[in-house]
Amino acid sequence: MPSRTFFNLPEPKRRLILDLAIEEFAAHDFPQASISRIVARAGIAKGSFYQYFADKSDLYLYLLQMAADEKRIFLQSERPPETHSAFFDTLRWLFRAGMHFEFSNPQLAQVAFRAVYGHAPVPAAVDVLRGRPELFFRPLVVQAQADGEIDPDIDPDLVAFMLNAIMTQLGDFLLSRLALSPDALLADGSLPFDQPNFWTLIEDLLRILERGLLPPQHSLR
Amino acid sequence: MPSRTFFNLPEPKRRLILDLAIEEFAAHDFPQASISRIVARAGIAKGSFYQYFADKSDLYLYLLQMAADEKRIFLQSERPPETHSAFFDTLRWLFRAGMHFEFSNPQLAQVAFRAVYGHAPVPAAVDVLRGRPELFFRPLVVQAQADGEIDPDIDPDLVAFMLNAIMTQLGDFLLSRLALSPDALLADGSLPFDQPNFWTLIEDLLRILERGLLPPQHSLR
Amino acid sequence: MPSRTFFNLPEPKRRLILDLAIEEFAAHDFPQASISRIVARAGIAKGSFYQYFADKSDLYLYLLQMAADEKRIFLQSERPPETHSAFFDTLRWLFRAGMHFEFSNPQLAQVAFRAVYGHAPVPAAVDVLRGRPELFFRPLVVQAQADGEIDPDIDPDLVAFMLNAIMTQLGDFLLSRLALSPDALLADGSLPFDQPNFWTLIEDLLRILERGLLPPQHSLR
Amino acid sequence: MPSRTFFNLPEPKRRLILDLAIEEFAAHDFPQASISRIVARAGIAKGSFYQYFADKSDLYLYLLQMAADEKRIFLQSERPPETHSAFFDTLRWLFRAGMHFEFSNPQLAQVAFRAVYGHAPVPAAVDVLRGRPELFFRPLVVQAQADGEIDPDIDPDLVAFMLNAIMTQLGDFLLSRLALSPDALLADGSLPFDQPNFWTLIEDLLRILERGLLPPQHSLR
DNA sequence: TATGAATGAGCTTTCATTCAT
DNA sequence: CATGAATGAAAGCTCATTCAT
Repeated sequence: MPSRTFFNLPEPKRRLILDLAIEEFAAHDFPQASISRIVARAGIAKGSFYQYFADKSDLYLYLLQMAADEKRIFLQSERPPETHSAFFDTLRWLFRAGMHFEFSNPQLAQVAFRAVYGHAPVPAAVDVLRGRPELFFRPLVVQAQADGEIDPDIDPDLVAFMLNAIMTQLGDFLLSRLALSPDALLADGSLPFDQPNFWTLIEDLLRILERGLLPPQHSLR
Repeated sequence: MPSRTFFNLPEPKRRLILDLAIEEFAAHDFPQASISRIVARAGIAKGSFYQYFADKSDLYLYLLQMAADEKRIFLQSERPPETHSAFFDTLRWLFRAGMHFEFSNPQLAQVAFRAVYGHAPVPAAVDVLRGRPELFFRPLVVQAQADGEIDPDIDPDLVAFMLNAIMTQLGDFLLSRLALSPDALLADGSLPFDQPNFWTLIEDLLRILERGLLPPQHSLR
Repeated sequence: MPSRTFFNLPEPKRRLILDLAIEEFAAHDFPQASISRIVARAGIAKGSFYQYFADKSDLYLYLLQMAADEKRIFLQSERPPETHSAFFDTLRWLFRAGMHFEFSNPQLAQVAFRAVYGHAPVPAAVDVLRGRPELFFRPLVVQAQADGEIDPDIDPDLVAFMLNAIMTQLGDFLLSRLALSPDALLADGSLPFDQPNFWTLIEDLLRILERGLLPPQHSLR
Repeated sequence: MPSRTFFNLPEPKRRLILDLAIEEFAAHDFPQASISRIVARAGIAKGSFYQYFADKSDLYLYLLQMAADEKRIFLQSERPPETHSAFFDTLRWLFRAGMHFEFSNPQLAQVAFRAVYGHAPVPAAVDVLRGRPELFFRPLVVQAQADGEIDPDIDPDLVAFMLNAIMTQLGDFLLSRLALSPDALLADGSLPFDQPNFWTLIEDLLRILERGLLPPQHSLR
């Protein structure tokens, strides 16, 4: 946890340090990320950094916590009304909220992505953010099976795994599929949500999943 | 490419160096992987290492090449006879061969995984392993759509992405689902293929995908 | 350029580092000069050195700059009044100023000498010290020919070459001729200017050159 | 001294090793010169090298000895008949012989030049080849003064120094003055002696020296 | 006599972290 | 509370030399 000193900092200075730190950890895995580079760009003294944060990990874990908090905010946003299936509507909303998080905070999302896939040597890191599907998706799946929305013969862990694997990499796929570069997004601050195919691709994805997971006797649409 | 000197080494010594190198690059991304650590554990002089390999990249690229070769061997293994769908049979075989590769060589597979997902600074690395789904899966999907095995209205890139996302993380899932630890596998050299649920889970996964991707008028089984 | 940190150092420490660096680069060409040796003798940490200088070249170029500055100071010292020839008076003054520089700073002069004759791999080095006679001596010679002080039939490049060759090695000659050892000079800090023959030898040298270069019809003295 | 083994080598092999060694030491100062590079290019084993030469210095000293021998051969070649002055005719012949040596063996001459100006750390090297003017030129000058060809009031050591300084660097000057690149000379094996100005420049140089050194009452030409 | 694998001290450079001011 | 100088372990890599075969 950052020290009280850090939180007492004037807002712009605190913000600057955080933004540069996010940039650094978005661009490099934990071991490559350089404190020296951050303080140099922020124009603060090396010593000052260590008055704000206990060490490199302290800052890193704080960023991951920020990412988790930010994501939770999106996931707790207003849920649209139900259409025909509690589960798949939830899934649709999860995918949408996830993408909103990822593209509203691409760098922070990238920090989190690295934490999960970089197999960072800071063990606490993964605990903070790893999208452990058995904790998050599994209960939803089990409920959906009870409600007859998902074939009850399927292993719920398998479904949770599939959904997590897809969701984790969905942002990168949409970016490449829509031929958008992350740098361009950062530069002009534009968001990809209005791209013609953006939501269509997500709907297609949902339809595939729905068809695949429905109980056999069902016929979709 | 390693030097002739390296290939002239007595087999146990060569094998020891390679195994330690694989361990090192399985445990750390390229920049963190330490030549010093490898030579210290192998009990050879630093200078000797540089008689075997031109530099760190040389060793790394060689390991990736090994991984690619190893994987290719599994992929060229006997294909089971076709049952009812060229595409999904191919997919089944891909999943099985992929898992065979991954569990027969978990550390080497991990090196390869890092190369693709670790945003490695050695650009040639990715070329060796071509983890890019649009190159590998997409043609298969397009063919399957032409053959009426996959709904032609679905974006083939979307399907390629899904399959890749799932396949990439499948090994980890199976490991955790079957409650096996990677270390245990390494230690006793046992393989998870005989676990009661191993192949069943893969079959379930395939069924979900098949249902989800089939053209609408089809009814599976 | 050294960092601000370096210039903020307490004078004796900064001086010590510079002196040891000069010794090192006076004794070895650029590639042989050892940072490790300098920091060991200076009793500072390796890391500290790299807070003062960006790298080895940074230190080296700084020393060359120091040499060039030092030399310029001597060359801008009071010029004695003209006696009978603008050119040969200039030459006399150049030789004297050159010797003053060389014997006041024998080690620094040696660093510069190496930069010019050591075929140093740092290209910027030579630019700093412009030991190229065609740039320095030639214009003076051309002017002297126009003024009738030097035989206009002589190739000015040939004269510039002669003067440069002689001046470059003059210090060494005077030292050996006066039976002085460089080490002794360094040790007791004495300067050879008061030696009985020092200035006489330079005057003799000038007379030879003057006779040799005058237009034929002239008769010297 | 190289071992008997080396001298028993088949001529072409011995020659190849020597030529490559000369190239290496012509291109790099002693510490930079690389045995590894030589043996690699010669296609011989590292161990073989150390059967021929005791160490790096052994080879180096042998090359310097070769250079000294080669130069001596040129200097002992037929002397042209005397014209008007024993001393200046001798000087003319020395310059010509020196240039013949330098351009017939540019690489070997370059090795020798480095030995003198590179302040090599192998002390024996300098003894072999340093153009110690007081040993070589001084007796000639003293004799010329006795014969009335040189002003007897001039310090003979001063004259010896001048001549040596000029001769040492004369080759480089002629090359640059005639706009010839050393590489081009090596490549096509051509020699610069036929260049229109080559001998003219040497004659001009001699005339300057003669005028400068003649006893005052003399008038040249 | 030829080989070439093995050696290890040495190099420059980086970086998170500490601490006196 | 801010500063920035000092640290030293660790990194990748080079190279002359030795020695068993």
